Amino acid sequence: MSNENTPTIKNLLIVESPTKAKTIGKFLGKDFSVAASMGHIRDLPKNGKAVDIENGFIPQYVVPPEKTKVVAELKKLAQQAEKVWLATDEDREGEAISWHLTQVLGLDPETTNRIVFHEITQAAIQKAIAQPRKLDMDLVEAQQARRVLDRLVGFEISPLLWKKVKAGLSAGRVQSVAVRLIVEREREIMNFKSTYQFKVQAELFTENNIPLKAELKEKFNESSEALTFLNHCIGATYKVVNLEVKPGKRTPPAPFTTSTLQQEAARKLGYSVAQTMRLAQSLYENGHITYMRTDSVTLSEQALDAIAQTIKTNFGAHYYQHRIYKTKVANAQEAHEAIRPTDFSQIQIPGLDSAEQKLYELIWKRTVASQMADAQIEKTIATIAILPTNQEITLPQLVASGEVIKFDGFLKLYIESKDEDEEDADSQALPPLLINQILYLKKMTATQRFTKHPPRYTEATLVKKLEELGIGRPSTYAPTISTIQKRQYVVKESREGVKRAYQVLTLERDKITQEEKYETTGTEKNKLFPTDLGMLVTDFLKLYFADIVDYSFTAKVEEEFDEISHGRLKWNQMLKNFYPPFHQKVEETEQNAERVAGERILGADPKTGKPVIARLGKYGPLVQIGDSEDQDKKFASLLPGQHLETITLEEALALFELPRKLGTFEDQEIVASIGRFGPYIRHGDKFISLGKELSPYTITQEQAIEVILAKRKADAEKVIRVFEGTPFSLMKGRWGAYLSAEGNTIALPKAMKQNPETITVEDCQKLYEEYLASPKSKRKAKTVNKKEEISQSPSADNSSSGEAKVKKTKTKKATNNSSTENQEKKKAKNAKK
DNA sequence: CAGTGAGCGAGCTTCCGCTTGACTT
Repeated sequence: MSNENTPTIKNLLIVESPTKAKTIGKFLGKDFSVAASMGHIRDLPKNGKAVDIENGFIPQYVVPPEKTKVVAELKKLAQQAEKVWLATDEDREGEAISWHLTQVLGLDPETTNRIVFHEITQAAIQKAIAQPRKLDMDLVEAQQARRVLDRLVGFEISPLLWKKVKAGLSAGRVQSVAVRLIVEREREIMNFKSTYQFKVQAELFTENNIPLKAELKEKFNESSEALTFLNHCIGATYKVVNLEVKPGKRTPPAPFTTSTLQQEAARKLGYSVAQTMRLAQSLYENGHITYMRTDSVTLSEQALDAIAQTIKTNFGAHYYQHRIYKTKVANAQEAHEAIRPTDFSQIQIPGLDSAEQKLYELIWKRTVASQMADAQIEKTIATIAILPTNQEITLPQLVASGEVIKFDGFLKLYIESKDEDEEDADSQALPPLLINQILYLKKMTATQRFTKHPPRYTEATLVKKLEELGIGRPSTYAPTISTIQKRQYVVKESREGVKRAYQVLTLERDKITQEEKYETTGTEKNKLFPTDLGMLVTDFLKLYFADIVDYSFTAKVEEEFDEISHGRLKWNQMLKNFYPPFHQKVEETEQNAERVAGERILGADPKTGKPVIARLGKYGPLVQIGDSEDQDKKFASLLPGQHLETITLEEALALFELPRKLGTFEDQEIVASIGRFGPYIRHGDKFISLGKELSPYTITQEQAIEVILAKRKADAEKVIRVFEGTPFSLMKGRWGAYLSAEGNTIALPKAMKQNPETITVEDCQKLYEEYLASPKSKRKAKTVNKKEEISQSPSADNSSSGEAKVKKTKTKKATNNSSTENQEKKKAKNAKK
């Protein structure tokens, strides 16, 4: 019924991404109109009854409000079109999007053309259009099973957590396993016992004074053994007894997928996972790279040709080697290409900011290197005998290994970085050596080396692990990491290490010296730490839903989704098998599980004899002295790095030693404590936040004075101008100039912000008056109101805190009674059942 | 900003996967 004026469209082709639509539009002529669905267009309703469980798990779908506009647009286009082509991604989700499109646009799923391509090139698209197929309903149903399963799991377990742990929490097939990985790694670290060995290194040189380093094959457990060994080495002769030369090669890594890009950008550029994705999105939208959410390592023919050309012109033909990469990732769907530049002609792109440019360069190098020749390496291992003056003694041998790159190949362009758990042997170039050659000792050291605990996850190594387990998809890695932090299961933090002494024994010029050196150990930068909440929720889920948080749960259900997509299993049959036992467990847990607070009794307070208890409070982990019945119980929050399950009685008691008085400075007292916003020191009426380096429990008066002076200096540096004889000074802030008066900070109008030099005292006076009258000083008004309320209360004596306390104890009494009542009621309930 | 942590109880929270803007600060 289209209006005669509206031009009809011959062909409407629908893809998921608008950027893709634009590119494809250029490839196809005027006969084609290309539109984007912007991802899924329908979903289960956000709340309410989304799945009819009793009648075969039939899902109800709605167009979410943020999609109504796109859907309306597509409807309009579809009505005008003679023919519609569904060209969403070729994977489970893409097939489902196409099916939803048929439903919303009123198309016949039996006859509508469905086409797929894995690369956005003219040839690939024309080929796809020549070979349309029908919708694959088995694949659509596999997606539906995935969707419904995730909803059932997430929306049945999450409310249990609200009830048994804390409101607003969440659980799910992906996020709960991600948290579990971090929690279990932390427990490994807690249980890790560091041991040490003495490692011997020798610095030798040849007759011609060329130095080389060698290591002793054997390590010693105690310093006494190392000392004995070094003693035997005094005056010894060093002789090359064996030489082994082995050729080797290194091959380039595959082109980037989402996961490997995130990892490498974190290692080489220090980007967070979210940051990498933001930058890549921008590069993609501006046409510089292919799609950035992919699990495929494949390159298009066209890209391969361009890369070959690039290598041959820039490095020469002997640097080129054609390679085809295959994915090693479980559940890879490979709907797109690998992440690669769209144009290889330049590595610098004008108009990019420096962060984008760096990421682009990384992608460019990795992609080109993936088609370059192997690096040829020659590895030399020299065995060096130590011949002591006392010939009756035999000593272990030294080994010097060296590496020479004979042909650099892809290494000319790209070297992959390593994670901290992967050992990187330091390679040296060895001088030419001969068997029986004598070497001379400069120095030999035996150094005490401690074993390291397994590394904590970074965002990027967590993504790597999830991918290995087949959990999550390229489009969800970044959001998952953000969710588990938003729920406060996990925090991303840097923590200072501690100093540790280690022994070094040195033999030099026939003399042995022994010294103690210091190293910093345990320094962590941007690592994922579990919170107590994350640990308690993980323990809860492991106890009641072991199968769901099992590392192989996703892999198992993926096998069944595969069965569905091959037509060997009905989608709702799968759910019929899964759901009843799962739901039963949910109900049982709701009935039987205790509330989780992670409560531990640490012992008795030596001063009062009251019990000291650690548990999770409303605002986080705490310790309390005195049980719940105690009306004078005291509370203290745990410090960062402390955990409910490991805190000791001594540590807990130390938390109550606040606020600490640190004496006076310039006639005003200094106090250290912890407030709502973290640790601070107060000097007179001036508060200064303490950084992570200083703890209010250990800070000394001297350190506190340093902090005060440093703060004063920093404040002084911020001053642009002081109006003598007035309370006003102009300050330099993060966002420009601002006005400071009697402890108030006052924003400046834009014009003044830009030229603070022109401001007069009168301006200041006016601004300050406006400030005091404006609703911005509401906060002050609020505190005033509170005070008023208190003073108006009937038994008004002047001590407001005393009044508050009386009120508190009253309500406490009442609630204690009611809570015991409630408990009794509950018991009765359970008994009935 | 800087000394909370209980509990009453309405109405709310929550999953995974596919996509971008349209909004402040």
